[in-house]
Amino acid sequence: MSSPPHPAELPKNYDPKAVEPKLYERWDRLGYFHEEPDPARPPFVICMPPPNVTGPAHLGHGSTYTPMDVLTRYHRMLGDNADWIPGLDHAAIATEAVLLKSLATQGLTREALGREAYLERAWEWTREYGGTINKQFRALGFGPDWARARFTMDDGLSRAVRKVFVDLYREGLIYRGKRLINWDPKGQTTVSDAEVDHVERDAHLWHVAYPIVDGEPDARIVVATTRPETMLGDVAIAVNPDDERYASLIGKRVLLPPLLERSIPILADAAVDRAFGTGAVKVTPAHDQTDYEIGLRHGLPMPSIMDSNACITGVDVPVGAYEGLDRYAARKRVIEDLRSGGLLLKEEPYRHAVSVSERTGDVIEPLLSEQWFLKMEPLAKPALEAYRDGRLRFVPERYGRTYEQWLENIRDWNVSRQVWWGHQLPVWYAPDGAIVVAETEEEALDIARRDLGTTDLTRDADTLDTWFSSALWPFSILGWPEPTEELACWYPSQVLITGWEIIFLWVARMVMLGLHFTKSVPFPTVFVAPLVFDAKGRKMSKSLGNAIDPMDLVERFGADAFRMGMLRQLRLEGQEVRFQESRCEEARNFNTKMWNATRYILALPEGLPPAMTLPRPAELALADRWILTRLHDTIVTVGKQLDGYDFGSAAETLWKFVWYEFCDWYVEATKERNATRAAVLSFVWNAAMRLLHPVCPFVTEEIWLSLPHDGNTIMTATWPDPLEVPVDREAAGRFESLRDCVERIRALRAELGMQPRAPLDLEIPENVDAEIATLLEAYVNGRGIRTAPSGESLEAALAAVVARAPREIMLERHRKEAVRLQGEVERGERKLANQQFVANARPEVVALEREKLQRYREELVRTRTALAPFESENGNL
RNA sequence: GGGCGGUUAGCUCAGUGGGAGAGCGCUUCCUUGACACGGAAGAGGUCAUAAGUUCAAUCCUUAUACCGCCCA
Repeated sequence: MSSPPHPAELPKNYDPKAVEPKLYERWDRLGYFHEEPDPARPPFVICMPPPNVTGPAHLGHGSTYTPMDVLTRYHRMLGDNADWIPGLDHAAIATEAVLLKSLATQGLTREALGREAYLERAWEWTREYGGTINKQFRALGFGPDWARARFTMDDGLSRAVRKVFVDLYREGLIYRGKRLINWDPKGQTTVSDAEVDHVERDAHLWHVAYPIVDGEPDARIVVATTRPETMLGDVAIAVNPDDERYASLIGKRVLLPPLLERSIPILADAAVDRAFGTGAVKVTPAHDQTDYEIGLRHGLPMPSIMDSNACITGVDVPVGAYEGLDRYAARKRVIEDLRSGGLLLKEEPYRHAVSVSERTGDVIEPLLSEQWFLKMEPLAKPALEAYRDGRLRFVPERYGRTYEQWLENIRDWNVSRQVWWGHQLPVWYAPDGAIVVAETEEEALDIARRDLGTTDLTRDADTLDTWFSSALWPFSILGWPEPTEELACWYPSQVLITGWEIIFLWVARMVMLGLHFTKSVPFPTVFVAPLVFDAKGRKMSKSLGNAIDPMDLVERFGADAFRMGMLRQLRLEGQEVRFQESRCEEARNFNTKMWNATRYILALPEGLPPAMTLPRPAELALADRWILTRLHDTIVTVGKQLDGYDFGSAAETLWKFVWYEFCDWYVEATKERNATRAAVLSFVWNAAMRLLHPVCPFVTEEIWLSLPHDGNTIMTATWPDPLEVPVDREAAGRFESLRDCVERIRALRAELGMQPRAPLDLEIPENVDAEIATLLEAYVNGRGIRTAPSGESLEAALAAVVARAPREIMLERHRKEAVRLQGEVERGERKLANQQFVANARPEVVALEREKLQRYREELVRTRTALAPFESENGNL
């Protein structure tokens, strides 16, 4: 390495912009992010949740990806076989929406282009505009093993997808069927149950009269509905079998408004809620989930009355003049017609949950459609067992129950999508409709020739749900189904880090398919990071205008500051972070603080010894012993916190050590003559940089390289070993007593309104040792005047230190102190006089209380002794 | 409707069955040879409400209120 820069060359403020890109480029070029499988070392592998190929980095990446980078860097320094494997997700629906939009500006549609040309454009577009997020990740300091980056549509991963589909089909777990599915009219595709949000919306409840056939002239049954437009597809009226109001009507028929051309039966079904509306509901099996189930139970016909654009269509049943109307226009028309026909009895405001597509925000239309499904129960069972027997655990634990509940109530997964950008189903149809499922076209043709006697096959146009390929991610990126070395060494990975919003969409599915195809959970631990909201607790969104761009924060404060600012806001049990930008600003200040401490160390006139050399223990000064003891404890604490995924606490521990202990107290102590300071400053600072490196990779590298060091980069430096740091608890205790004394004197100083530069006369008892007296003088800019010994302990002697000050102030101060101590003594006496306390409390608590009382009594005596002369003199005034 | 979190200083949040904490913000003082992106000192809280358990409750239990989230 080049020789460290001369301190005078270092600017006062640390400039991340000048440092970060330079260091990242070097790390990347020298291959520090890359790792090969090595069975001789413990593995530490994290599979990066693949971000959407077309999406930008957002703050949510900060809360989940920063912990991954921290852990990977930490384990690399521990010497583990650490690798963080990155990648991108093709995000079918989202990407296709963007693609179609861009085509539309050229007046094109995918159908006009044809599938092949469309996909070619899609790939082109993806290569050109996709993956900018990877550049942003670099700017954030994230260091995954870029050489191993995968894309869900890569050849290898696509092969895995086809194999899984074919195997599941042959096992009977994937099937084709006509079911009621969630149709997203805007996206023109089905979506799975997990991709449907339920949003509370203001709507109306309309009460509609259905005339009874062959009854009294005015006989009718009234039903309440929020969707009158679907009446055209009604096949029955249902009431609860226990509802006496309607008992006599069961079995009768009603005329279906508004056309009044068809009659439908009134039937009884236990699913009907008597308390809802009038207690009678219309049954539209082709357009409502509950109705669909009623339809199945009663063997009802299921006519569809809506097409894929959510427009009314009369393909199955006559729909009169409503043909072609959009669902909302149809609703309006139906209501008008009901009203004019005297069949609309009531319209009331009603708030209810509407199903909305997570992808496009459009209101979901339940439609009957032929789709491909994955049977979930046989897959969910082992996934539940893995959780229940502890092979899979969640941090925080409570998310395990969320996982459990979902798997217990799981429904079959509709895996086909009508988008073109994605993995096309490996499914072919013969002219007679026979299905051929095969991994390749050649294989499909072979099968068709052999079993069907034809080679006239048409491939299914649909693609697979993006989450289907994501579900294979932890093993497909390692080369599965090939038996690769990566798979042998690195599967299962050590931990999955993600947000709770995709526990169903992604985590549970990875566990199910992982167990099914590899017989192993893909990761033993799922760390669920909090989601990021704005400072008022609102979701960040473009439309609200409250979204914070992480790249903007990097621009203003640097990547290290962004990471530290984010991590310090994470709470182990938290489910959300109300993000405060000010935390990044503070962290920027923190980096500058460290930078300046470094300038001080590098400018020491005596120079620094070689890396990691400490004086012999006997030579260490009191402050040295204290800071080394604190360093030892910090290493232990931070290690535990990182091992427990408590990133917020780890960041906080490091922050306190660096700023409040090292900079505020130790560095100040070294400004007194201290023969060992250079070695200790260098030793502690070097170790501190290594502890902080996973959190703030750039500034720590820059500082570490400027200090005496071994090796080429802090990235592969070893994690500090607490056993290599000498501990002296007794000395540390003495230093802390000194610190208390300094704080007391400083408070007095401030009260005296003294200029910091004005020297303060201190009376220091003879039994305060010279080293401590010197430090005391330095910390408060005092002049020590030795007085008679006081008390037996150092604590007592330091308590007797007084600053010479006007007697009014000393009088006031001592009086206030005496009152406070009196209160403490009384509190202790009261407590110990309570027989029940003494009898019932744990003995150590009682002993502690006695000890405290004793101490307060002593202090009170001392204070009164000190007070006496002031009082008498005051009295003489 | 079922489930899960939360309510502590102006703000964002730690915390513990036995003396209420941090950062920011605020007030005062200080440009002292690492650092004003800094240093020192300070003000500021009935720990949501009620009952219970306990010698002792901000902490445990129950109920209530309000806020947020997930599922149906």
